[in-house]
Amino acid sequence: MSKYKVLKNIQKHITLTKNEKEYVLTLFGHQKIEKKTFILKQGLLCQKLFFVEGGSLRAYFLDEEGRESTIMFAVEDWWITDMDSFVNKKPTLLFIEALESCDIMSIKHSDLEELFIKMPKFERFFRILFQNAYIREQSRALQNISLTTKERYHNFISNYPAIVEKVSQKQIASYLGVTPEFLSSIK
Amino acid sequence: MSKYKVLKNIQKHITLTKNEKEYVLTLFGHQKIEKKTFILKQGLLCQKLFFVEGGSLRAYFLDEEGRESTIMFAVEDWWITDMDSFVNKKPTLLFIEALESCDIMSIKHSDLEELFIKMPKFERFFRILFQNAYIREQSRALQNISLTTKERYHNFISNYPAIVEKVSQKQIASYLGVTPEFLSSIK
DNA sequence: AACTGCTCTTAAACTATCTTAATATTTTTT
DNA sequence: AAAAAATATTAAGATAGTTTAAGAGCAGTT
Repeated sequence: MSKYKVLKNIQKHITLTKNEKEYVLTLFGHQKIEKKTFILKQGLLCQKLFFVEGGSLRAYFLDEEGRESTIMFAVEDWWITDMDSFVNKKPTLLFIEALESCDIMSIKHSDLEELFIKMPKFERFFRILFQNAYIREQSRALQNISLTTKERYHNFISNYPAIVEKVSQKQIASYLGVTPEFLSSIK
Repeated sequence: MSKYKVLKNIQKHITLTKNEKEYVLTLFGHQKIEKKTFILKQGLLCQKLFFVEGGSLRAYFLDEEGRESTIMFAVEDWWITDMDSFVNKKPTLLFIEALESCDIMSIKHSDLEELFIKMPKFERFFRILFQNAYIREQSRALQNISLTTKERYHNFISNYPAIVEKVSQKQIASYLGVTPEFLSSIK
């Protein structure tokens, strides 16, 4: 029985033997980070895929005028990275910052490729992971273009109560794409 | 050498032997549909994943007030379905309509599952497909919350020139989440 | 050729959202 | 515990986007 939640997360979709679990863990690194530190900064190449064992993080875009747009939050048991930078090896536009102190597992791109080759069932695991991620993002895009800010705010707090507990209203506003002042006014 | 583009599309990411191609084709149906006909209607269960051999389609949400929000367009060589309905077997919110007469390949959910079991390399194919779809949708979500309508319009026409040729401005407006009148005014 | 329906454009009045700024409240640092 | 910094609220004036309506341009019928 491993102490790492990442193995349990993986076993939501595929099964692993004891030996397989041990092998998988050799490819992941474990890391603790402090609140307000970054695991990714705009301009760099995103080298790792992260899994949150504990704590919470936020991925956001910072534009020239200093405006932040939050792309995603990640709490315990979630995966996070800049997938476009990680997969396509292009400089990232994002910052990923710890909202509190975190326990993080991470895997390098080359080790993930090795995993796909040595254990093809991981193709299935990530197929399902990306399938769900795609469905969520498509739903977000639909809500962005079809609902009012008020409706989107209420959907957010009812869909992601675990996130709402950990983040500021300013950050929720930046996820919804409105100013904190406006979000405050519609409550 | 098959006449079906779907096999060439699949071979962008995995390789197939002659026998494998033949087997794959036994699981796909081929269908021609007329302009303005539907392959999916709001309220139904989405039973199939579609691939566009030729022609173009549009997936949109229609709300109670009669407003349309376009979720995606699909042109030749694209895959389209309501993934949430297809995967999670829930009633769809979407219509998918042919913008012109189309040649369509489709696979039922149970046959796709068979394909995953008999030919696990399809897990890899769809892992990559969903990975790219997720990256695109995340980028769309970021643009929706961080850019002006004018910027999003120009990004759209430069990113999807093949789509722009086939669709009306009204439909582009519904993809961007603004009224046709406003889109007309910013040009 | 006339009719119908649909798209596109323009404009005026209205509503949603932003900007700025001031104040209050909460959180973090010392 | 006090001081400093960040967040939240409120309000006034500005900008972005919608609504409604009317007319012009096209494509498909009849």
